[in-house]
Amino acid sequence: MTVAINPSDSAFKAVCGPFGIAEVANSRFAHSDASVAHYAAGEEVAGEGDPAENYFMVAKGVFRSVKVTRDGRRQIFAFYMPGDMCGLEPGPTYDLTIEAVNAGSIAVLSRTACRTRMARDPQFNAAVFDGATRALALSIDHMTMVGRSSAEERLAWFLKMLRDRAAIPGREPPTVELVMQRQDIADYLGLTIETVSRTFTHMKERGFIALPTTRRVEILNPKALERLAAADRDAPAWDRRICA
Amino acid sequence: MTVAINPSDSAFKAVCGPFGIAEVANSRFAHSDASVAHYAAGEEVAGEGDPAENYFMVAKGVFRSVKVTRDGRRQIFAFYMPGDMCGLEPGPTYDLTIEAVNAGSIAVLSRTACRTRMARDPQFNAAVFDGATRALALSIDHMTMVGRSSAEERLAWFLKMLRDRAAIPGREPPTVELVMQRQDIADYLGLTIETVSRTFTHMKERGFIALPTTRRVEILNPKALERLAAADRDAPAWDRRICA
DNA sequence: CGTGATTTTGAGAAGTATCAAGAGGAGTGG
DNA sequence: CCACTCCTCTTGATACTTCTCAAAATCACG
Repeated sequence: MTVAINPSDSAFKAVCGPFGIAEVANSRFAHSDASVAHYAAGEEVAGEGDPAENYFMVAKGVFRSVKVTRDGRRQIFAFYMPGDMCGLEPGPTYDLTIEAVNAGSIAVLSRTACRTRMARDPQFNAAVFDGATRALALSIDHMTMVGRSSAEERLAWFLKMLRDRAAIPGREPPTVELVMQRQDIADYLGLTIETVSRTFTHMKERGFIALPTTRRVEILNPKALERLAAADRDAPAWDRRICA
Repeated sequence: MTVAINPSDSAFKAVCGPFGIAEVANSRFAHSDASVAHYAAGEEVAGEGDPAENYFMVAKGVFRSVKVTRDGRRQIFAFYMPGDMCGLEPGPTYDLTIEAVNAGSIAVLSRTACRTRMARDPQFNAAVFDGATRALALSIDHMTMVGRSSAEERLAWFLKMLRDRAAIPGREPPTVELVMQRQDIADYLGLTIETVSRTFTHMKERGFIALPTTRRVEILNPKALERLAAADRDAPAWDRRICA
């Protein structure tokens, strides 16, 4: 379901997220160029192989980009939170399927309109370009992690990312909501669901975290988690400042 | 070592690579905006943490982007061949170290000049933007592979990529030169050097490949290799057509 | 309060890493 | 041209992590 964009819309305002892409959202689009679409959990925004007609920017909720292979292996490439851009495929079709993890809404930016606009508006262009290169930076970290870390390090890294980007505000101990299910976490980290589960248990036993519910994690020992997560990394890409 | 760019230079012409980024290279730059630098094997083009002042485009040879972690783990993010762009970091500093794998040369494009130019020249902008999104597409495949495949599948995927992008022309059976050493392959595929070596041996024993020298691979059974490489994938990103 | 989906736990198998040693190649100097 | 050395690559034995298969426990929801 799609509605025309309206600059006073709260969903639209959420687009002006924490990542300096405000320019994109603040721009006034012609009605045909941009709109906001709402999705229920699990719904598909764009499918792998579909003609890549639009770029997207998350307004509300969490989205994921997925690649499912012929033999059923599944890799989640990224979780997108408000302010994040996705669908920046170079080819004529999407490389990834984009789906809603939970109920949310996403700004749909017509690709051709974006291109035209990028050609005319340097600010806008820089913002979209930063979206693309930022995705690249995230993917660098993601890959280093997937390629070189133990299960525990991967999960610690994941929890740290969630805490930095989406901690429930004003909570002590710091708490994050796991919007996605275990299978999603596993497919994001390149592990099996059983290993993810076991690793959660192990962290709980060691007193690093508490799991009041399966979908809620309290970070009891942030330093320990950080040490694990940073074992092979320094400043993570999601909080490195963007510059032009 | 750096020399001013010259459109009749053969190294410069090589930049107009097979990937539709010709526009970038064909553009006439002011002397201060672009130049070509030559590097010996192993030399560093840009270091992780250095101020990100330039974009690069490979003119000749092979380059690699590397991330080495505190505790010595090493991940190679990409190998860049003539026509490929690198250094597209969003932040104020490079996230990756860029090094020459063998002797080669690379076009250095001043970042600020690029930005200015991108603002004025839509063609140029589209080309650079495609460079960034194309890198993203490659990284999607790379990650799916690293996260979800066996050692044999990874190596098959790697060999297929080399064959598609850099096979020695007019050879039967199709032959590729391994410019990089085993450690580089291991760090690219997220494996250890021993596993890479064993997997080469195993493929040799099965008659899929021959290794006339350690650095040269003859692909005796392309179909078998392809089946392995494609076990979890379809058209690989490096030959998906780019469109605007 | 069932019923199906998700998550956890368990036992065993498989694949890759690790540690250690040996073989092969390239370059240097006698 | 050969011997020596260094470096890369290969091979071997073993250990460890993670995966796989199976079942039990928990959760979500009508």
